[in-house]
Amino acid sequence: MSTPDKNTASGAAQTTNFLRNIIDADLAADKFVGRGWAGQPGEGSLHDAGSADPARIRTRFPPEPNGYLHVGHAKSICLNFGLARDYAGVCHMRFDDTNPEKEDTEYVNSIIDAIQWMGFSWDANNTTHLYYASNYFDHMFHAAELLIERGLAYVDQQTAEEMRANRGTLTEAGKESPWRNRTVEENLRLFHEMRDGKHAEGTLVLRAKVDMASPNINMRDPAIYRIRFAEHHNTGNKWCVYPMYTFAHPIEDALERITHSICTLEFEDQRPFYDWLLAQLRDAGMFSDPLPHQYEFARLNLTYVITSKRKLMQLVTEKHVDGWDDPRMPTIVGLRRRGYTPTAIQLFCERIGVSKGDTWIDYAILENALRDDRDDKAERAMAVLNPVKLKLTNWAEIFPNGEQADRCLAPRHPHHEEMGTREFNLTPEVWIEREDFQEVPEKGYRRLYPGNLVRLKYGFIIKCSGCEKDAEGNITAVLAEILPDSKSGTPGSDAIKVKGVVSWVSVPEGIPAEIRLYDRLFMNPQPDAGGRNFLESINPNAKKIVQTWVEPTLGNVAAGVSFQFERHGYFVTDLKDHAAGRLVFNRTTTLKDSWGK
RNA sequence: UGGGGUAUCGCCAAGUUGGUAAGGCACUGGAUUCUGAAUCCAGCAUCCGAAGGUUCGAGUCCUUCUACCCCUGCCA
Repeated sequence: MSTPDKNTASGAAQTTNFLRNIIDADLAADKFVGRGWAGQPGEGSLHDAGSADPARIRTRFPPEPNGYLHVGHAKSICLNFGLARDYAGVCHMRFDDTNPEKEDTEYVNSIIDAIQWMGFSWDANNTTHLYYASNYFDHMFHAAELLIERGLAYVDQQTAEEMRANRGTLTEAGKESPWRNRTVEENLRLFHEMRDGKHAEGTLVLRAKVDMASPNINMRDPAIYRIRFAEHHNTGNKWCVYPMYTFAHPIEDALERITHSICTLEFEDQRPFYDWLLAQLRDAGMFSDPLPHQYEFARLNLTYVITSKRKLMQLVTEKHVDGWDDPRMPTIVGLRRRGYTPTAIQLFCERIGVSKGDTWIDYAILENALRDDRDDKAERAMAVLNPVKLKLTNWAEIFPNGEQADRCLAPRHPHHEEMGTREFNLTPEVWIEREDFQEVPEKGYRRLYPGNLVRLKYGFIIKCSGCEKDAEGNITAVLAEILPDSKSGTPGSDAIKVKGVVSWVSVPEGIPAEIRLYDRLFMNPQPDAGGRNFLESINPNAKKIVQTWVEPTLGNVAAGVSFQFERHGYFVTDLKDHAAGRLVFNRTTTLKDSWGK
């Protein structure tokens, strides 16, 4: 048996991964001992003058505020905040907002909400580690000047097309720009003019001077500053030059004294420039050792799910779904509205692990994480999804005094007595699932069919006697007789063993409810595989709405509360549309079913 | 021969300096069950992309090969 670990959502010992191994080795080598922290982001001298960093490691989650977070980001969030938590470190929340044309405050707020909802915090050691790359623009501009002064950057005035043509190809070296060898003075003058708005967008760009013949295209004098006359969500119109990711990100990490800068695989080729830049700026006196290091892991691929920002945006704008928080969407807000819990999402992230392999995770892992979380915690209730009436034909014989209701007691959770009980009445007519009756039973069927005994959960054992049909032959009611002395909880009620148990809702006492039956949004494991348009993979049955009945104890449930509808699955009251007097439940996921299907 | 990565059970994923394949999910039996759920017990890779080689011994070292992913934005 493994030792329970309170740090994991599963309570199980956690599998290690290559990042943990790296951190273990770094820590064992005392790599960060004596590392200063100024209490806020800053340049090397500031940190060196500060006290020893109380955080053993520093990671960061650096989204660009240009869209909503999705399940793929959840993996990164769990990774970065999880490592910081497990290693007594800190994870910085940082908005990587260096492109004013794409970013917006609306996204900033939604991202903050999503991460806090997931249960993570960037408050530590009396500091709120919430940062914006845009607050570092002065430092970045200064860094660019340092590069220029050291002959490591130049202002290029080639057109974008010329730059592309001279960059070379994957197999051919690039050509050096004719403007590559301007003097430091001219570069400085031009760069300042760029900042001062004296040049039009696209006319000048600042480039790092590295190696146009490098086999790594990212080292062929990457552009690091461009002119953009755009209003920035944070800095307004203060700037008209903005740093590129390539240049900005390493500086952001260094200013924040990040120890482990974790990103996805597609940035692997960028690491040489990351190291080059920081080494240059360290040599120029801007930063000091230990410098941050970049490590890359494989992004999440989830079957039946799409995580491309562009495609998610398309689903919303073309109204294939009802918004970013549609329960069919893999966004954090969508998952939340669907009924996924922070614990379930964290458990999912623990189970999928972290590696550098480009792999696909089964959608079922996500569903099972939710089931494993909710099974132990969600209160039980009964609901009927596809109702047909069941008439208890001998009611009057069982209740000769004319009672029209028989009180039933049910636990809120079968394994947690402390959660209490619920009460409702059995009545002569109840709603049951249409699927719980078969006039001619298929092999192995143990529910209602003529002559079979079944228990009405928390009520009596009944014996099916047949059904009623309309003129077209459709079944309009199922008929059954109550077996005396079989009431749940009474002495001798288990004298007769039955294999089938049927859930039900009283016809007169059931409460009307809208239940939204959600399924996976796409029909193909890889919606856009083989060049297929992902829209063609959309599952038209991913949302089905039924108007039906739920047990009367659910009358005053708040929004956002999840239940297990017994024998059906996990459901949650809708965050937007559920209200007193208008019950709306979303199906999060079904229960496992080793028989039907 | 552009560069950078990855290949371990159906799906993920651990595998210290080479010492004789963790775990999770799935699945299969059995027990249990007033949810065909959950729970419990048991089973589940003589084999680590392929082929050679080194070694007493290789998933771990060497050689060659194969497959797949990423890179030619003044996006991130």
